[in-house]
Amino acid sequence: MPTRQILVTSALPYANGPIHLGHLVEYIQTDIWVRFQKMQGHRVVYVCADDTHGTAIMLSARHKGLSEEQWIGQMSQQHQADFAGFDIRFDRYGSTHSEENRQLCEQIWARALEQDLIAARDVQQLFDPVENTFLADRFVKGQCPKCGAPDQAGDNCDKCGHTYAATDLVNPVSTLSGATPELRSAPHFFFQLEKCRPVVEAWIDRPGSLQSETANYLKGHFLGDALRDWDLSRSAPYFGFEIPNQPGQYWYVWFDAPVGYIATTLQWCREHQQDLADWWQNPATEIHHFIGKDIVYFHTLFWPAILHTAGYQLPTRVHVHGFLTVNGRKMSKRDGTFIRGRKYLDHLPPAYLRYYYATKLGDNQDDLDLNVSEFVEKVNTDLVNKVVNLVSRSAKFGGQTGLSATYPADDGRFEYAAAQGQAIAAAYEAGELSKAMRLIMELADRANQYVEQAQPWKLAKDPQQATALRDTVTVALNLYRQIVIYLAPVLPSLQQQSGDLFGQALTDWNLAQTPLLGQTIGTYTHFMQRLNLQDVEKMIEETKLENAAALANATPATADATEAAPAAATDTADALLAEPLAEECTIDDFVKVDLRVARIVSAEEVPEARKLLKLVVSLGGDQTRQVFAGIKAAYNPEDLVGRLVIIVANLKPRQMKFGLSEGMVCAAGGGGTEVFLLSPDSGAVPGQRVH
RNA sequence: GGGCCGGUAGCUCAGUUGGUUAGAGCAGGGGACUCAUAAUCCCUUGGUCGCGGGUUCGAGUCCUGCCCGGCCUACCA
Repeated sequence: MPTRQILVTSALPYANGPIHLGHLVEYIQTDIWVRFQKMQGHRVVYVCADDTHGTAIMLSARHKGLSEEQWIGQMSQQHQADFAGFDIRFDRYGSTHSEENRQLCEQIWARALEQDLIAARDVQQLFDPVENTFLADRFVKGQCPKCGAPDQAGDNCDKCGHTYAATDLVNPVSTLSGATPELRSAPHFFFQLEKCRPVVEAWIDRPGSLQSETANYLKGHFLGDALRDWDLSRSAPYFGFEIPNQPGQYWYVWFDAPVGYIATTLQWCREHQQDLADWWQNPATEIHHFIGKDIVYFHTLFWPAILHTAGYQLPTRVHVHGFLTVNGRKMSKRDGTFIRGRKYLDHLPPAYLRYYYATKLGDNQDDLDLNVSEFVEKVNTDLVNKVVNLVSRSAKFGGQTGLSATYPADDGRFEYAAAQGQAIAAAYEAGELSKAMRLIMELADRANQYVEQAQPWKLAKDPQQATALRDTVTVALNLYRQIVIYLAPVLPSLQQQSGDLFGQALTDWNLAQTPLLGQTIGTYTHFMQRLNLQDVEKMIEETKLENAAALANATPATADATEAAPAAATDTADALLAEPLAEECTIDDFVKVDLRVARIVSAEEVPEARKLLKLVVSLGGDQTRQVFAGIKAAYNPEDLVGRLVIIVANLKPRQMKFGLSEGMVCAAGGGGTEVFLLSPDSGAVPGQRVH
């Protein structure tokens, strides 16, 4: 097979949080594919980088009392240490906050301008006269223009769901200064994607670019209508690159993030005296992106359009994977299943996770479930009992006898496994890792059968049989060696250990075609330990405790060393930052809202509604109200009956799809499962007003 | 409400362009062995292929309706 030139990327992790087991699905999947391709002898460059721009990074840095550069510097170090811990080996790991990236963004921007793909439109935007800056939606609060709910963000109302422009807010307030914003016009820049439709459509239709479900998704959701312009600019304050000649205007993070793929390749090229054009403007170079299904939109519509505009090659294939679930459920802080990579590494070897993911991954976007007991079982059964057992049961004899000078008769077993190398390689190539693992385990079964039948332990007892023993060991160890070679993309640690034992680096796929002969065998010590369910449970339990502590806003006693600069033992500012204080109001304003103690007399699910419970609350006497509350994800109906809550009793009734809602139940929290009902101290009775 | 994907043995999944009695691994049951990390090997129980129609000589595989799950999107909070 001719040598291919392949550029591979994983999605850039956002420099605002640690790597967790969900991220690692992608990096492990990509790393396996890359290692496989390298073992084939192809020229492969695997790049990744931290995605460092955007409002969230700015806020985090501010919260930590650091500059953005300091903050993203810390995160980058953590990320790289975690990736290294999982044996994920990038050829270059960069940052979108690099000079190379800025220059490439400028070049690409210039090309887009030349081709008349950028539309400048003045957008009416709120301006903070105190801070002297335009306000992004998230820095404005005000009353919803539709339902009048206070404290709503600049893009949509979380009370009635109405979407609007920030300029539509009633009584808007800047959350930066508290000032009343002025309406000013600001220039915004839009990428006119529709003009690139032919290129994008052709690319999507080309067999190989995408998995069919991705192509279907794009056709169903976007290609049916005119492709909308994409707002590529953001006004200050924004952590990112300022647009040339447009002071105060920055590129939206999703513009410069994928350019980071190219910028990081450029850094690699400079480091290795290579030509960037050979990798990004060479039709013979394959470009493979590995991403999660959440960012398909950016990588399959805008990105090809931008690449085409800038004169770069379009991706050969975008490999989309699904999300990680743990024990069948979404990862959750409450369940302790939001496990950081570092936490995993504190407890368990990376090889186990790499292998487990491999057994679960195919070329599809299905979600992948990390089932803890299955994880333990697969690792023990497949890796320890089958694969490592082979070397474990043969190496002692092998150390005594060495390997025979010619390969003994083995009923065609070595030949069979050598031939299977093709099918296994095809599975790796296609991203069908689970299939590859199945095929390899079949070889391990066959090899164990051989040992069983050859009975080396009996031969070892008879000095007359020394040659037969050596031959048997030669077969067993060579069958093992083939398996290790095939597993090497997944288990580089085993590849290394076994290579040392054999005195031969097992870095080339084709080594599996030829037996190793006449070699002495090193001393074997266990390559892998069996895994206990308790070890995994302990990791989850620790995570749960830490998360619970974090959720309670106390600094956990077991605070993790990798967690950057934990605050003092006080509540964090996260909640306030997420939802800044509303405009000052008077006591007269407050008394307009009649808050009452109420008892929940019945609670039932609204089957058709995703978030709602239907509550009937009593205000005492025969006064009851029907209230719909968006707390389905956080509370079981049966747990609510009888409890006292605080309701807004004089809220104008609202006709909802499922019935009339005659009030509102007070709760704190960010929504979803993070909802915390207010309840009065004991002694309060239904009907009492809250003053 | 619309879209995409999935629903095959207790669990995780294979089932190639429709073709004979539907497969694997693990788990379960029985036996053998003792070199090996209570590992290995042999035998074995177990499935109305989500449900109903249809096309066909023949359907897990194609068409259609419905049910269930995941995700996306809209709406509703």
